[in-house]
Amino acid sequence: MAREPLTPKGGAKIADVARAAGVSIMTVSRALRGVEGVSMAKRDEIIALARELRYSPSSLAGSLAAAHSNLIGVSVPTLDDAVFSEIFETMRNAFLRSGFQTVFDTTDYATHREEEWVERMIAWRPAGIVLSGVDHSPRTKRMLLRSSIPTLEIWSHAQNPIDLCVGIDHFAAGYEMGQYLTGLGYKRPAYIGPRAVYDVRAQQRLDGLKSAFAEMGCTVDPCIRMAPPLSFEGGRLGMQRLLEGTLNPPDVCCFLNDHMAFGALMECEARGISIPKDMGVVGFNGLRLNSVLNRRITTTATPRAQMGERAASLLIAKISKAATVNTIKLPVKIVPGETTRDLQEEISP
Amino acid sequence: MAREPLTPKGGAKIADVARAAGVSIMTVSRALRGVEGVSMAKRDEIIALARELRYSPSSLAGSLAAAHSNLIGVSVPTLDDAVFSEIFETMRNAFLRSGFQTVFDTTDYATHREEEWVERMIAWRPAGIVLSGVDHSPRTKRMLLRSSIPTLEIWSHAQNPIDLCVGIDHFAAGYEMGQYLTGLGYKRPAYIGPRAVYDVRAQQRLDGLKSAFAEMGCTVDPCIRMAPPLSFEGGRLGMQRLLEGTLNPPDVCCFLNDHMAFGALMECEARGISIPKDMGVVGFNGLRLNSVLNRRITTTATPRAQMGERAASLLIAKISKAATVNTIKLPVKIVPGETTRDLQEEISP
DNA sequence: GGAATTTACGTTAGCGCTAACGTTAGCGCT
DNA sequence: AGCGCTAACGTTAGCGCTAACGTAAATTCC
Repeated sequence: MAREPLTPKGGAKIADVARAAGVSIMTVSRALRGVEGVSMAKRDEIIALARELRYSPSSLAGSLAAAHSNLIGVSVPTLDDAVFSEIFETMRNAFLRSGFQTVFDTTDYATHREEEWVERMIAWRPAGIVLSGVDHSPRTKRMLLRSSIPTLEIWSHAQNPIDLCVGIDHFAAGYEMGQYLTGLGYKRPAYIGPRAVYDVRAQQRLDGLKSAFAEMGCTVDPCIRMAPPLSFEGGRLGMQRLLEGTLNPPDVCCFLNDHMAFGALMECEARGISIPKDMGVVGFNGLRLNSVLNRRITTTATPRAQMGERAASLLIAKISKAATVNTIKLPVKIVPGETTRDLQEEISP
Repeated sequence: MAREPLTPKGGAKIADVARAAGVSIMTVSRALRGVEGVSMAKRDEIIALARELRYSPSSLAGSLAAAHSNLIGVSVPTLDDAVFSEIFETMRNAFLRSGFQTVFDTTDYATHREEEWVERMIAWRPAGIVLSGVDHSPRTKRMLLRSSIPTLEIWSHAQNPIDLCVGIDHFAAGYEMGQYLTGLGYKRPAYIGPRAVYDVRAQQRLDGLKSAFAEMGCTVDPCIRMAPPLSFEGGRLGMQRLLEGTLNPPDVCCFLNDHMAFGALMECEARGISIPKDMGVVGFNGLRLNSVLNRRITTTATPRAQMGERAASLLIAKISKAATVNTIKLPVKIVPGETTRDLQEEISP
């Protein structure tokens, strides 16, 4: 391949600006970066000249020479789930405000994809890296640790994170919901969600749920494990399977998320099963969808925006070597809905 | 700031691998990149050695020296809308298969944010750039044009794109829906969507819709313009405004998207308004949500996955200077639902 | 069997920029 | 005048890597 200069159409380099301004390239570099050591007059002149010459700085060369970049890599399992798009959006804004550029990818819950992404990302020498969840391949952890790049795990709370961690305690969230449901008198819970290996956080919540029910001598059964995509259709399909697989349906059914719970509601509606009279339905996350339903799903609200905000602050603090803590655990909140018993009694006179 | 080497913890450089292997750095470079000119035996030896030394190549240095990077920048207005997350996901996968790394950002439908992003992106000298929609600031266009970076506009079909374009004809989509609705006998349509400046594509669809109705002597009125977020709640709120603002409700109401239409359905249900008997409800996009509803929304299905796939192929072709066309227009499909008249007659005997 | 290739390397010269450390002029102070 | 000090520059030496062009040996070809 012919070697053409990297700057498009042989565009202006810093040296061209320097020549035009009659100063050294260092003065131009300082002026354009806003670094002190240039008189105001010269600075403005250089900036105007650079614009005139349509000079576009090369982040490639700049980062290489400066030995650091302003990139922050963020990986999330999927964008399908509104949870991650909300967290991501908050973080991205926070990073931008601090002058960092976010580079982003999805991993489809596959640790090997995450591993490949981390490897590619490290090659760009980012200022920081954000991973979702706390289940990563050993090699991912090793690479990150050795790289000495500030790393933050978000969404789950980890006891011993790679570096930093901001998240919720999924076991506790499941446990709290379990207590709430047993408090309402439910005794035969079912669960519809993903396979354990697929989504470790979901499994932790299920474990918490089981634990709470176990204290009342109840087991969560059946636990139906679905293949992705775990959204509306998955919930509807799961409910179909549940109802067709048993003569003795549960008194409450918990789902991976609100979307699945909604799909299940539709299936129940079609079959003439009355919610919550015949069965309770419980989601997770407290998504937007819920706020427009005429019969709201009982769910657990997760502090997604707050999580993104806190995570960004913490990572930035670490990058500037000012971090005071390593982990932040955020609380979740049970949101009573109209798909479990209690409120039903209140609203039907 | 002290100047530490960029490679983390003074990690191995290509020279270290070369020294260990007893070859020149060029041989290492060739071996690791899979470029020919290295014997199989030596290649394997070098790769093993690099792994042993935990050598991590610097994309910064590599791209700078090679005068091109494997980055592709993608910007979408929002991730809130499943439309864009689907398109993005397909493209990302396609790019990855061809060895490109996707860098991504959201612009919140703000052209100035897009402009800033393009400027930052160009500084990284990416192999290609993907923008959503065809409404960009003059400066954005100028920068892109001058940069000579292959640029692709996705989602809308443009008559004269900056460079490449893959999308649907939004005016035609609106027009087709208009014809479909007039064919069903609707005469007093309303519309609930965003402000025109906010989302140009939506405005084009509305124009198409108006045009079709105009042919039958009907006007689309009222047109209710909402502020974001234009999702479930927006639809519900819009329907509230519509119903409270008139004594003579429309016979059919079209929405920006399926989510809004769904929110409106909930509002109607709460008010005892029967859909489609009292009013038709029409969405746009054919999202997943629709497939689980017991009464499906009439909508227009957009070929999102196909769009992402075709867009990626076209951009890659252009990058390797093998592009044969500049624009691809994809068809949309009206999806009859149960929220407009026709099917209702079929299903109720 | 000797010239013409081909294969497998090595050497050289940067890519475009910045950290670190000069250098110079100007200023206040004694 | 002579000293220290600072603001405003310039010079030097890379950052870590690759394109392009060597060069020597192995192979091919008529």
